[in-house]
Amino acid sequence: MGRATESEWRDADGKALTDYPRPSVAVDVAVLTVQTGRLHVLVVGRPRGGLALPGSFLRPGERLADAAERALSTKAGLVGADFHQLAMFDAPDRDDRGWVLSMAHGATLPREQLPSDAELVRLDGRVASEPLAFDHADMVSRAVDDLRARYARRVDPSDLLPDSFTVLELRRLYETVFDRSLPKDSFRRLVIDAIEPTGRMSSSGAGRPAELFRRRGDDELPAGAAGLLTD
Amino acid sequence: MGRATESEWRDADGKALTDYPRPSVAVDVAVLTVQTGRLHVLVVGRPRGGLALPGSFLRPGERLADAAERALSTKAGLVGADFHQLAMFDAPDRDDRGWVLSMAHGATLPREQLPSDAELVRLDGRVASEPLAFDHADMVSRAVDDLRARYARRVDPSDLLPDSFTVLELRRLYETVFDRSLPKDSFRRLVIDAIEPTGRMSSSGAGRPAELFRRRGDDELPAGAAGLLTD
DNA sequence: CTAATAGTGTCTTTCAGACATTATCCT
DNA sequence: AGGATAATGTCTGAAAGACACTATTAG
Repeated sequence: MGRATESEWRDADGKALTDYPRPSVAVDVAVLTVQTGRLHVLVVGRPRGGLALPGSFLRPGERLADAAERALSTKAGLVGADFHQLAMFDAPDRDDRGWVLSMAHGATLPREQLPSDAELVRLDGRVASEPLAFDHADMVSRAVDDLRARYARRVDPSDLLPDSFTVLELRRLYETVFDRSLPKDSFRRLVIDAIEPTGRMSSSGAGRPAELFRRRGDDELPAGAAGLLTD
Repeated sequence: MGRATESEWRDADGKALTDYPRPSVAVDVAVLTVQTGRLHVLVVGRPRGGLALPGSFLRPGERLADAAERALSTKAGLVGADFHQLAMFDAPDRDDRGWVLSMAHGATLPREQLPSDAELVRLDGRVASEPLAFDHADMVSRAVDDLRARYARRVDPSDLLPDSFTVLELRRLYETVFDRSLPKDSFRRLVIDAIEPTGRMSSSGAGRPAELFRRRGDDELPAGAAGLLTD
């Protein structure tokens, strides 16, 4: 809806549409991270027990992404995540406090940027390994779908890896995100043109040192990458 | 947000969160169709001139998809479209009547199911060829993205073609949706295993009659299809 | 017959996938 | 040297893309 004349404010009965009761609008955020080679989602304990995604009500004039950021900083001390809208959950009875719509958001952060005492729930594939309150489990699955779609298009767009990384580290990350093993050489050929050598070498333990690469912000993965990854 | 204790209804100042002013929530719908080999979007004229997507305010207890359907039946006499959430447009100043969030939806219908006097705006690629009110042009582009993503996964999931169709008709449809020409033989090989022969033949004018196929609801296109189509 | 369109066979190139080989570190 | 891991080269099979060829209709 854009701007409109007064007439558009009234329905067929002449009732002003803004006189109808309005819903409360909330945001919930599924913060995904990688720990010990598995995807995890950040949750918060609920007062009466049980687990839920961090969330908040939208305040007057606030944007959804700002409410999501505020929810994360208030409930988990996090800043600097980038949020992606997933879907609006709108079942009228989803919240017994009344009519509350919730915009689900996905965000992704490396484990180090989460508080060390953050409560994490492991994911098996795209589903949480523990029950979450209400429709939050669906939100988590949607967040994984979104994460995979973004990682199929670009190389580590959410900076889960540090600035420089080896191809092996990148492949392990992708195996975690897509929950499948990826062939070493095909994967290298897939990504090699979308990353940039730093010239430096990794000084990990034994064996030949691996070359360190950095992301190349602009470059997209080839269009057929989705096939390789999601096959 | 799920159910919560009373404490979660109050913010740090003890103010009840439901006492905050709430936004109006609207839905807008980008109905896409194919006419003369081009994508078009259904628009409605605005009282003071200009074009906009059909939309409506959300009524108490109503679901977003129901509001979208109501908007379409009221403003364009349409029923039976399936709606897909695209994104919530939430700029606080996007509507000068006040604080109005709008959930953009995409829908797709064959031209025959639209009123013959429906106002259609042609698309050039993913952008409308005429200016639309406010953020509605962005909504249209998102609708095209969504349409392409769905058509890359399944064969004509929105039933733009009739129950039975030839491979040529299907290819012309895909060329329209993806706005690029597709090789005749590669396209046939891509889709042939995801459609079902009816045994009947098309009796179009000259030349060898083409076999008629039908959709096979369950079957997905191969994962690499996105590469072929969006290359 | 010719014109027109549908459908298939074939060749080349590309690339995934598997495997082997070489390269470069460590102890 | 020997072990370990990185990186690359090679082969095969599958599939895209281009092209030509065959098949089947109308007139």
